[in-house]
Order: sequence, then C-alpha cells, then structure tokens
Amino acid sequence: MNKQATIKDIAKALKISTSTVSRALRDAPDVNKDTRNAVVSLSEELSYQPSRLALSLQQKQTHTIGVIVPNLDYVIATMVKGIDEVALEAGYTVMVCQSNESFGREMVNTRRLLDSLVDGFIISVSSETKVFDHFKKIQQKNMPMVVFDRVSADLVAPKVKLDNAEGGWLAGEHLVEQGYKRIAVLAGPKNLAISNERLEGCLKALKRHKIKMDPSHLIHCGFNQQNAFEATMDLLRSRTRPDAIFTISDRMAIGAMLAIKEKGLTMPKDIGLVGFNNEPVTSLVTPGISSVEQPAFEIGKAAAKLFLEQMHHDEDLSHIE
Amino acid sequence: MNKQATIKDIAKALKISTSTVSRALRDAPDVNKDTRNAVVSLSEELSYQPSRLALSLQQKQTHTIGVIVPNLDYVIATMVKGIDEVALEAGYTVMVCQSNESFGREMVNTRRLLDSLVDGFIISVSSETKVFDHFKKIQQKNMPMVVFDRVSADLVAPKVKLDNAEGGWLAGEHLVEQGYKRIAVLAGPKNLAISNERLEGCLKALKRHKIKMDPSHLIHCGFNQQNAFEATMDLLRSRTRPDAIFTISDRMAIGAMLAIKEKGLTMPKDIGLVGFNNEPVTSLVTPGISSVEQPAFEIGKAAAKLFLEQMHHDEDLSHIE
DNA sequence: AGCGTTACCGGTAACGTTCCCGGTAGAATC
DNA sequence: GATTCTACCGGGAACGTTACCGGTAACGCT
Repeated sequence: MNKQATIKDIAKALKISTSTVSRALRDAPDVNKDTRNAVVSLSEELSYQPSRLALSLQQKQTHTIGVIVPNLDYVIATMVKGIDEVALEAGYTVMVCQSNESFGREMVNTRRLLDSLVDGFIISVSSETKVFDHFKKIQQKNMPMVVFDRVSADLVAPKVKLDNAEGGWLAGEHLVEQGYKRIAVLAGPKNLAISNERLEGCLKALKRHKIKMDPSHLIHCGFNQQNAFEATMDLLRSRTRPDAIFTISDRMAIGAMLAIKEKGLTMPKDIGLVGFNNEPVTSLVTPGISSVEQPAFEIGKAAAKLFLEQMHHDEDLSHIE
Repeated sequence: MNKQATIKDIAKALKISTSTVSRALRDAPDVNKDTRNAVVSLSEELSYQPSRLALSLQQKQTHTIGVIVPNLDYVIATMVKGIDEVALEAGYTVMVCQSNESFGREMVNTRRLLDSLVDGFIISVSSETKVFDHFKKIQQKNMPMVVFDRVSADLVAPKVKLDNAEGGWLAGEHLVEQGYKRIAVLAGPKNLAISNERLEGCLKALKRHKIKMDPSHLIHCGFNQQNAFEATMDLLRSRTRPDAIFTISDRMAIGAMLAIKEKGLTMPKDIGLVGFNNEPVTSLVTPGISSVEQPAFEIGKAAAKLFLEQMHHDEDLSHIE
C-alpha cells in the first residue's frame, strides 16, 4: 500500500497522456507552461520519483558502476571513497562487492553484476586470481572496465595504480638523508610486481648516492607480520647488522619493529625503519617509524575518472556507427 | 554489438513463443522435455543471462539491499563483510554507500537508493544526523529497514548493536583481575549513549569488587587521540595518579599510550591500559594494551538476518491481504 | 480561401520478463 | 462416437518509462 506514484497516476489525475507528463518532467520542449506547472506541482505532492528500473530497462544503461575489491582495508576503503566521490558527482551510483581475496567469490560477484545491473566495472583483483576469463566477458560486452591498485600484467585494461618505484625511491632517499648507510630491504615474494617495483625504486636511490647494498641485506620473505619479524631477527643477529630497514608493507614494518624492540634496540637512534603505507597504524604507533604515503583517495578518484572517460568514449563511438 | 541474448532471441531461433522459453528456463511444468532441453542448451550456447532489470520491474523487487554507513573503518568494514556474507547466501546483492559522516550525503544516498533500486535498508547513521525524516520515507513505503552499530533512540526501527555495557564490564573485570586498584576511565562526551553504556558497565564491575573510583579519575573528553593524550597527561601528573586506565575507544587508547610513554612509564608494569576495539591497531602495537573485542562480523551477520526476517515477514503479510 | 507554421498533445511501440487465460491435439473414458 | 482429460503451447497484458510519429487546433500570410 502507499505505492510509489507513477507517471500514469499523474497523467490520469490530470487527464493528459503519459507522454506529456514525461515531457513536462524532463523539461522537454513542446509542453505548455500551465500543464508543466500542473504536472510538476502534482508530482511533488505525490512525491513522485521516477523509477530507475524502468529507465534503465528502456535506455539500456543503469548509471551504476560495479566495484569489486579483495577487501576493505584502510587503503582500499579510502580508494573506494575516492571512486564514490567522483561517481556521485557524475550521477553514478557505485556498487561495492568484496571478493574476500577469493577467486570464486570474485567470479560470482562479476556474474551477478553483469546481468544488467551495472554499466561497467572498476576492479582490484583478488590475490588468488590467476586467470581472467570472467573479466573477459565484461570486455566482450564492451563495457568499460578499469583496474586499479592490484593490477596484473596479464589483464589487458586501463589501469590506475600507485607508482611503486617512486615510493621505493622515496623510501631510499629518506633513509639516506637520515644518514643511514647499511640499508636492508625486506621485500615480498619474488614474483610479485608490486614488491619488485618498490625494491627497484629503493635500489635506484641507493645507487644514486653510491651506497652499495650487502647482498645478505636483501631478503625476500612472506608478506605478513610474522615473516618480517623472523627475517628482522636474522638480520639483527648477523655480523653485518644493517642500520636501517625498508619493508615494502606496513604490516611487515610492524613485525620488524617488534623484532627491534625484542632486541632492545631503539628507533630511530640505533636503527631506522620505513614501511609502505597500507594502514594508518604507523603514524600512530610511535615516532621513529616512517611510511611512504599512498595517495589512496586520489587513486580512487583517478580510477573513476578514467572509467567515465571510457564510458563516454564508448558512447561517442556508438553514436557514430 | 554482441548484445546479450534475450528470451526473445531464443524463442525466435527455436520457433516457439517467449512464454515457453520462460517456462523452460524456470523449470516450470507444462513444457515438453525435448523443448526444454533445446531451450536450455541453446541458452547456454548463447550464454544467456536473464535481465535482472526486467525481472525487478516486473515483480517489483530488486533483491538488493541498500547499506548506508558513515564510513568504512575497520570495524564497519568487517560488519559490512558480515552483511555481505548472509545476503549473498540468501540471493541478495548489497549496495554500500558511504555518507562520510555527512547528513546531506546520507540524505542523497537514501533518496537515490529509494527510487526503485533496493528492497530495503541496513543503516548505520552518520554522527551528524539528528533528524530522521529521510528514513521515515523508507518506512512509509513499508520497506524493511534495520539499523546497526550506530543507533539512535529517536529512530524507531529494529536494531542490532554491540552490548556496550557488557564490553565495559569486561574491561573493568580485566583490570581488576590484573590486580589494578586505582582505575581511571576516559569516557567520551557526556551525551553519547555509546560512551555512557561502556562507562556504566565498567563501574558495575568495579562495584562488584568493591573498588571505589576516585571522582577525579572519571574524565569526559573528546573522542580523539589528542584529547585522550592531554587527559592522560593530567591524570599522570596528579597526586592521585591511577594505576590503570580504561578508554572507551582505541583511538583514545593510543593517545593515552603516547602520554604514558612520554612520562617514561611502561605498560603493563607501571600502568594498565584497556581500549575498545574499533581498529586492529592495539593488538599489533605492543604488548601491554588490551582491547575489548567487538564481534563486528557477527553484528553484521545479525543485522542482515534481521533484515531478511523483516523482509519475509512483510511478504507473508502481503500474501494474506 | 487556401496554405504553411507553430505550439501543443496523444497513441503506440519498445526495453525483457512473467503471468494469466485460452487454445489445440491426442489420449482416455464412458 | 461423443465427452472429458491431459499435456503442451501461444497470445496478450503488465511492470514504468521514453522515443517516435502523427494529429489538431490556432494563427498568420499570401
């Protein structure tokens, strides 16, 4: 009961046709001022809201963007906020789905959004995902799709991501400026692009300052806190103990920090530490641990803008044909 | 080009009517086995997917839940994950919108979702929101709506939230068990239900153990880190310095911790500290600071379940009428 | 007087689906 | 042989909206 008023109700009440009501409501030409006024005032009275469903069905677009992310940790949530910001501005609604880092979940999510719910996708791929067939479907329907943050070289699509090399470079510069000489790097798994880029950037900075890195100071370990803790313990026990550590994630920085504390050392006096910002933790924890800042909000905005460009580009093309 | 195949395409190709195709696809009776097989196999070949848009328009429900949250911090994101979990299970898709703690944004979001995009709402209200007219519209359309986490007494709706008193009680018990006697509480603003409930719970625990609280040890201050830092400094400077502190949020706990460090004291030896978990920070930071755990994921699941109950309840009613 | 313009408005199809009501052919029943 | 069943299928309407085409007055112009 108390159903939404439709364009028909207005038409019937005013004894005019639905076409006229529709025109009046859209500020289209070919409608008398008086009728327009009557329509508008009645529609307000009935608190009429056009049905987006019907509209979407008619014009075959939903004005909705599907966003699929592996999770909603701090950085990603911030990116999503960025997406939301520009999407809303442009009259789009976003639909956020979490894949929970699960390949299967990611597939289900895309399928669901695909059945005429969204106009396109903005995606950060799950860490489990090695094959991209489910995304190919999106492209077959030639919907706009942009990937961000977690990108893969195997997936051909417009991408927005952090300049990881730049970040690594900054970290290196920072440590050198502070006067550290024997700098170690806790990198992630060897096959991870995100990790290698950050590492390369840092090495480049060291090179610029003609600082050589002890080979034993480059450690590839797992991405989590415990791995970093153990790796750091090893480093600190070795004869060639480093005087600074760059970890390519904040989670790892925390592990390193705990190891440093365990050894009774203090930061930044005895040893320097720089992380890579994916959590707002480091700044809070204690002075002495810095972190490369990720412009997450900006990345989100950029992704959304790129999406909209794609969108309109496609529209233009279809106009021509 | 390469458009989605529709039920019509299948019908035309097989020279049967759309009605029959529809029936075949839905495992309805009244359809020959052979035709059914033909339809199914062809639909797979064309990778047919039914249009949710058309379906929603027809049966006036979208199988989508609108979720409006003030932001996506750790706890809320976890709750959303809980919602997602049970919603997906039940065949619902969720649409998450962030109000950014802004009243205006919250209104815009509800309006948008309201125009036939969702079947109902799960909401955590923004801190700016004092008036609830935009939510009343939801109820007027008698859509299901449940509020969670941030609830307000002025908003009449099914609610799911943490038992804050219980949490406060746990915090108090914990500190007493550790042997602390002079316990201080850093509470939030006086008018905030969430804060008062936690405080009450803690006081109750102290009472049970016949521990009296020094009146100067109850401090109402702002919710953020800086406020807590200053309040703690005051506490530590006073003659009647407490030997433990309960802060009603983690953000405040961090402020307190920094103050404690600044004073050269160590935790938990010199002073105990318990926070209230809205971030995963505390467990990482350092041993010595505990935190009351919030079953965020469970709260999210509970909210979604409550929503579904509402939903089905409404359906039953409308059947009868 | 006849014609073209302008300013409106209405009818209908279409978007993709389901639902309801019929219809038809063959088989089964009497 | 006439009837009821059963099993299957098709035709239309409906959901709410817009797009397209056509129509009708009133007016001005020759």
